This record gives sequence, structure tokens and C-alpha cells, in this order.
Amino acid sequence: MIISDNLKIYVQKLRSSNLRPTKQRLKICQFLFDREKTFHFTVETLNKKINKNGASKVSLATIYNTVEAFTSAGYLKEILTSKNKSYYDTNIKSHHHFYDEGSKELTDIHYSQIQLSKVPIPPKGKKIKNLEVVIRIQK
Amino acid sequence: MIISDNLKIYVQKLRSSNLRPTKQRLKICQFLFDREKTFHFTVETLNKKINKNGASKVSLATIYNTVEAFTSAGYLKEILTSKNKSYYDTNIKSHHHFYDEGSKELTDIHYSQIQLSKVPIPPKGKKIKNLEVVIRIQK
DNA sequence: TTCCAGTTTAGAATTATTATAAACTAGAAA
DNA sequence: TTTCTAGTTTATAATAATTCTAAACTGGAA
Ligand SMILES: [Mn+2]
Ligand SMILES: [Mn+2]
Ligand SMILES: [Zn+2]
Ligand SMILES: [Zn+2]
Repeated sequence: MIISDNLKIYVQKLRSSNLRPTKQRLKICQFLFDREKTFHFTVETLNKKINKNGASKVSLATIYNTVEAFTSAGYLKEILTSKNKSYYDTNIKSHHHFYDEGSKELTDIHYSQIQLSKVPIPPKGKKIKNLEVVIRIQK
Repeated sequence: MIISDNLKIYVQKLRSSNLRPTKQRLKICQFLFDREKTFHFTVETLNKKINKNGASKVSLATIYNTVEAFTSAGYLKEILTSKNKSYYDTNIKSHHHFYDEGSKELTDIHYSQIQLSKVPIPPKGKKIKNLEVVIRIQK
């Protein structure tokens, strides 16, 4: 079901995340990366979608492990915005978000849409790891 | 142990949060608000400190309930920065933070220390609820 | 083809948080 | 003051997200 060009890319992504290309992991890759547009998800939604139509099942543990490995390797971005649940993003370019507190959905804000004209210097010996803004919105 | 001036303030804070001034809640107030400087905490650290030296105990449920009520009433600010735990701030003025991923500690950034010279318009029918920046730092 | 380190998986464990329900109490009213 | 009751406290159970475990399974090197 995976066209061979993409297969190579997925195998490469897995290998460089220190993961062997198994059929479960390739199924996850296909769902995450075989798309025109990037998207946001939680482990809960990913698990439901991956295991929707019968065929073979992928365990929740494998989904957690793979998402975690891809996040460490930089193929997914984790977005901390919600009290009890982690969100992930297949858009790994640095960018900002709206977070709708009603629908609990994230929307991308292109990096150039926010300009920080003044940023403080971090404490001695510390470096800025990440400066992405989450703007909370509601009705 | 609570000087009477502060007592009045605490009773007022509790009443306006729709809470009766009980001795457990006053103990929490004293710990949170009887200080020169504001500070950041988690429910876990607050519970430990409140119940450190013997005397009378305050249950974890009461701590959760009181913190939640003060947050809704605007006497505490909740800061979502960590995957599995909520942080709270007794500094309720709008301001930004450094979050140290090593020590897991928050540091205030005065509101004027960050200047956003360009901010996107929220989607139709939505308003910006909050625009406070968390800058992740590490060694 | 063999073989084993790496993998998958179901289920248990952990952690933060929220809910429950019985015993207690603040404070209004008698 | 005493009574009375709605609100409160508390221990404990329940829930939800996440992480761990250990036994069965398999990718791929040799
Ligand atoms: Mn939680
Ligand atoms: Mn959790
Ligand atoms: Zn995004
Ligand atoms: Zn602060």
C-alpha cells in the first residue's frame, strides 16, 4: 500500500530515529507523513485513526514509543498547551499557534506573522531552546 | 498567627471566590499571599509545604479545590508549560516566563521585556484570551 | 536458515487530577 | 446562646494520560 518512494523515506526516518522499520511503524509513518498538508494530533486521536479499519492492530504502547522517538529525532514537534494532554505537530518548521480553548484545536501561525522586536537575554549559562508562541483564543 | 489586617484580605479573597473562610483555607491563603515576593508552585510542592510542620493537616483535595477556585477568581494564574503537571503563579499581573527544562523552574519576565511588534488577527468570531510567552531555556 | 537483539503487545503500574460520600463546621437565624 | 443547615473537609475511590514490564514475536545480519 506504500508507494516505494515514500517507503524509502519512512525507512530513513525510522533508521535515523534509531528504530527498525517494522510494519507497525511503517503504518504509523504512512498515516503521519503521507499527506499534502501537515496536521496536529494527540496520541488518543492518532490511536483511533490508526486502528480504525480492522486489518492489523498497532498497540497503544507502540504508538507512544514511536511518537516519542520521532519527537526526539525532530520528525515531530510536541506542543504543550493543554492541561492534561500532549499535542503533536507534523509541521516541524518553527512556527506559532492559536489554541482554541473551546474546540481544543490548534491552528498554525506562520513564523513571519509574529514579530518579536524585543526579547530578554536568558539567565547566565542558559540558552534559548525554543521561542514559539501559543495564543489562546475563545469566542 | 495571621495578623488581623491580612486576615481581612484573605477573608475577602475567599468570599469573592465563593469560598467560606475556614481555617484550612486561611492557612493556604497565608502560605500563598503573606509574602514580600510572588512565587511559582505546583500542587505537589504546595501540599508538601503546607503540611510540613505537624500542627493541623490540610487534605490534598482541599488544596486542589482552593487553588482551582483562586485561579478561576483570578487570584492565581495557571501556567501550562510542563507535560504532566500544572504550575501556578501568585503574580497575577500579565507577564512572561522563562521555563528551564533542566531544573523545571519558572522565572518571571516583566511584560515590558518582550515587545510583540506584529501579532496576527484571530480567526473570525474568536478573541485573544491570553498572550503570554513561555521561553524554554536549557544549559 | 539460524539466531538474537530489538520489537510488539496486553496488561499492570504510576502520576496527576477529579469525584464521592460520610463526618464535620461556619455562621445565619431563632 | 443554641439550633440548624448548607457548605466544607477528608479519606478514599475513580479516572485519564502516560510509562513500565515481561513474555511472545520478528527483522535482518551472518
Ligand atoms: Mn493528568
Ligand atoms: Mn499524565
Ligand atoms: Zn502547527
Ligand atoms: Zn510568573
